[in-house]
Amino acid sequence: MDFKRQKAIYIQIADYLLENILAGVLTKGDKVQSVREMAATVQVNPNTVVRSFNYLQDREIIVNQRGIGYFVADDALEKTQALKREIFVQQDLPEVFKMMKLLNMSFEDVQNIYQRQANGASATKKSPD
Amino acid sequence: MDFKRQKAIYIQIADYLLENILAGVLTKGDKVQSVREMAATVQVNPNTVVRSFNYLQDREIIVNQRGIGYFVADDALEKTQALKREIFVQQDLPEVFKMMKLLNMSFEDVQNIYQRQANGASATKKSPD
Amino acid sequence: MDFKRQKAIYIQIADYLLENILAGVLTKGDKVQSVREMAATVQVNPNTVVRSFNYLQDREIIVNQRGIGYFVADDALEKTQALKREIFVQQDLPEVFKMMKLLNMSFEDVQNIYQRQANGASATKKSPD
Amino acid sequence: MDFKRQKAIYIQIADYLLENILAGVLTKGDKVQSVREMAATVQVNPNTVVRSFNYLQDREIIVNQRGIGYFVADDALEKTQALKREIFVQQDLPEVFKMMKLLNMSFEDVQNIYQRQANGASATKKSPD
DNA sequence: GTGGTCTAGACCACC
DNA sequence: GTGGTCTAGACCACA
Repeated sequence: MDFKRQKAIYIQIADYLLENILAGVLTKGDKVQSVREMAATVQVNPNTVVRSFNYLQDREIIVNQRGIGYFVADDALEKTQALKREIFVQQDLPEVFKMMKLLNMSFEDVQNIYQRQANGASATKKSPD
Repeated sequence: MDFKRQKAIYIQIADYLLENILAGVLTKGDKVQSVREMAATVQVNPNTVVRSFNYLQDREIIVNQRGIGYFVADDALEKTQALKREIFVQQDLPEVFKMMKLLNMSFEDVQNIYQRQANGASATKKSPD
Repeated sequence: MDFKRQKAIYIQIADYLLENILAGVLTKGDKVQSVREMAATVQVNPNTVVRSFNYLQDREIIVNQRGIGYFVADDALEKTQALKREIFVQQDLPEVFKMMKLLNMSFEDVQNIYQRQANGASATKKSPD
Repeated sequence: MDFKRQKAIYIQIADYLLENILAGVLTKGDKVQSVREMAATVQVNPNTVVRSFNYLQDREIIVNQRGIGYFVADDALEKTQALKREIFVQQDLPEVFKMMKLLNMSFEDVQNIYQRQANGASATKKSPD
């Protein structure tokens, strides 16, 4: 797992788990990796993982069973969808629409970019003209 | 001007100017508000405004005429478009596509949200050519 | 039996037994549930129950008859009352008085809350002699 | 400031601030001690103070002005009262009522204890009979 | 084994 | 100056 410099690592770890929940990889009741395991997996200090887990526990996405570990909460999927969708629709999309307007781009343009990026996920470009 | 907690204030001020350039409100040769004026306008420490201006000057969007003030550079519009478009296409849009997939949203859904948000704000246009 | 997150589970189990002693449900000489039974009843690891019993045995509330099980000690009621009363008067009540003051609540307010909570649960009594 | 062993220090620091808010010592808009100041004052590691402040910020009791410090939120008093009152009425008081019943104590008894503790806050006892 | 907390010290971005 | 983050290492309570 490689981290971006701009975002806090503990947030990126939390987001990684949230994405796994959204994608159905983690479902309710599943045990989450232990703090030490996760720390070893992603190569960070255990304290940083603790912080991620606290972050998710505060939001009731995961729950702690004392002495045993963390587990995905029953309504984690719903909570996560609500959380992410809220941010996406209320914050991210308005920004996008604004940029589209400022850059004079249409939905068609955006869809074309999507097509281009979908093909050759690793390749950077594909000349359409 | 109300600032978002997540982004540095000096970046938000710079973005505000960049958007004005993209929108044609500020065009080449225009004088930019003085540091003190701007600081008073947006209610921040003048040092923060200085930082914004340095940021834009580094990218040659604005230029300093010593003792007079900052002015919008001749090719500011082109530079700004290139800068913003790069970030938008290479960083922002991929994130958006990813979120759409995770949230099971189609382009159609996004367009509907756009329509809904357009009512209530200023009307917008999109022309692909 | 549902456990609170804030208190150690083994303490909560011990408290449960102590309350039964105070309420007269368990009296001197009574046999206490076996570790395995208790563990099955309250859905915890047997080790946790062992810990509860050790806790009570240390305080001479219950005694172990090897190979047979645990039994309520002869002076369990007195010991329990002394123990609980000490904690209640010296630690719990001062906290309560402090909170009442900070929240601007009078004894009358508290009694009203008591009345309200009494309806809906089991009826209680209070006799000062 | 002397800390109790049972509760996490960062919680005790947070509670200390909450009590000051309830008591009117800290009111909306007041600047909170900086992390480093507070750490020096209460003799703990700055990280521990950071944790306290995060805890309070999550609950919107204090707000951060970037690069300047933390300030008491506008509705801090209301939030704090709601928070503390909820816990007191829903969790603490029921426990108290339960203990009173188990220990056969009346409200009159409790009020007597209050009187005794009120006189001679430092002295431990005052023989009433 | 599990997580929870605390310390010490460092580096960074921001105002 | 401010807070935010991360690391390293330690100790503890709990199951």
